[in-house]
Amino acid sequence: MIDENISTYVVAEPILVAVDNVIFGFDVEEEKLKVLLFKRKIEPFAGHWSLIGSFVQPHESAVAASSRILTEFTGLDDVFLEQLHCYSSVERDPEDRVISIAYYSLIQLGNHRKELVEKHHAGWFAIDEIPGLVVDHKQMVGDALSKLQEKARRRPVGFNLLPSKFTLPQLFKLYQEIYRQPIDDRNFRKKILATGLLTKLETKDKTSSKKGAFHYQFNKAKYLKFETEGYDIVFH
Amino acid sequence: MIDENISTYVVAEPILVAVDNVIFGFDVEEEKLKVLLFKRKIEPFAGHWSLIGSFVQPHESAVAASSRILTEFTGLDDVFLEQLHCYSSVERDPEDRVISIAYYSLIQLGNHRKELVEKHHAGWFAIDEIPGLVVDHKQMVGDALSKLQEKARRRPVGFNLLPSKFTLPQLFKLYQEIYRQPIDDRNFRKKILATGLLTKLETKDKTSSKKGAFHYQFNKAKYLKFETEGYDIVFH
DNA sequence: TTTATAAACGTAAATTTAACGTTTATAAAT
DNA sequence: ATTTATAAACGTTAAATTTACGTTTATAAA
Repeated sequence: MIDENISTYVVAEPILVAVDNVIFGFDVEEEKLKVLLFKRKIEPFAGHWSLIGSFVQPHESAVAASSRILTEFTGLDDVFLEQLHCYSSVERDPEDRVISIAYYSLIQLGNHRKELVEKHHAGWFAIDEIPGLVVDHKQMVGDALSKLQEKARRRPVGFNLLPSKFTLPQLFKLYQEIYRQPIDDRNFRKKILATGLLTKLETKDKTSSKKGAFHYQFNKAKYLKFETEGYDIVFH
Repeated sequence: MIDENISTYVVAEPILVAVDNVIFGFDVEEEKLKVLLFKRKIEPFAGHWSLIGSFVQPHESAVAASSRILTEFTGLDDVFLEQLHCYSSVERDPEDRVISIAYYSLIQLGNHRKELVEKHHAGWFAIDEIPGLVVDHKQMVGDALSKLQEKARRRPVGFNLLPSKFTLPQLFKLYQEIYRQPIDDRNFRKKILATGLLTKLETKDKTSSKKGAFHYQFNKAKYLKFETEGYDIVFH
């Protein structure tokens, strides 16, 4: 099959298409942003750390493939999942020509099925302790973090990384981890409360202080209403 | 070939991979942001308007493919070209399974080779007068405009759409076209000059007023220096 | 009763944004 | 020669936001 719309000689030769998933989780105890990685069992790169990926199936969209492996490794569905970038350099895979469509996702660490992670020889790595990764996966992690930072600046995506009930100090530490820089806690508190998207609860979390920190919930319905109205928030 | 890293049965079946290009140009006379489209000569969708695309070749990256057809249709290289999104829904092409990696590019309309556009039965369409397009290409144009708006808010990409010497009224009208809303001209002028990225020339453009408007040039070297220093601009 | 500490609350200066009005240069009309 | 029309260029001020801090509170443990 030749594409006659193009004057230079062009062929339509199928290429292997994979997805890779940068799965972010926030460890509330350690106050660390982490990424799920797994140790490859098969060649190429058996024994090396890698993002979680799969080939896109003939009757499957890329996002469906990404979602499929996310569920397989975490037991979760209905998760924040967004396309990152398509990586297509010719030399990226030493064996075959494979392009990879990378996705990033935000999950609640407490909700995922840890036995699935173990079963797949996978593990969570703090964002500043990522080991060497196969091919361009390190690049993907870096790009995903940049994209997450950009996204978090304008959209309340942080809540996808926290349990449904969380405290302001937890939210604050999460944003510091995402932006990878210190934030003024008083200004952060004011700004995040000013959005009107948080519902304060009566209960407190006393695990990290004597005084205890009030629980909050993210008001997703209110946010969705704002979003349809073209509401413009800047979080940082 | 079966991917044993994944427990469910997964095959590695190659897929046709295309690129499609949303090529933006700014018509200084008409003060309109335009997109380059062409009328398909071959099936599927012969006779329908389409973005300019091609299959990714076996030894070619996606960005190289995008750049190749951009050059073929405009005669330009060394152009602003950025990945937009990879579209991969199963039903998007009625004949084969084809995924498409979309790119968007910004060119100087005055510099391109118009005879190439004619030769390919292509033409420039104002952003608000785009005809019906094949498959998901209308979606791509919309997504590209959103991305351009986002990009233009934080990076001085508008200059890629103007001749090297331009006037402030031209720049102002370009940004109004990109954002698709009226902007206060006095605030715009102040903000854009405050970046320090514009060099005022002695000469004037008298085509659109008696008084004439001073020519300016974009100081790219200064911008690149700023960018490496993590300089943060907001244009709108 | 005191102490230590995370959590919560508060304030004021500096900066930025938004919304306007005014002056200037010049060709064309009178 | 003078007036007129008009795009281009310049200027001002109030409101809103951001930044950079200091202070108070609740509570368990000493």
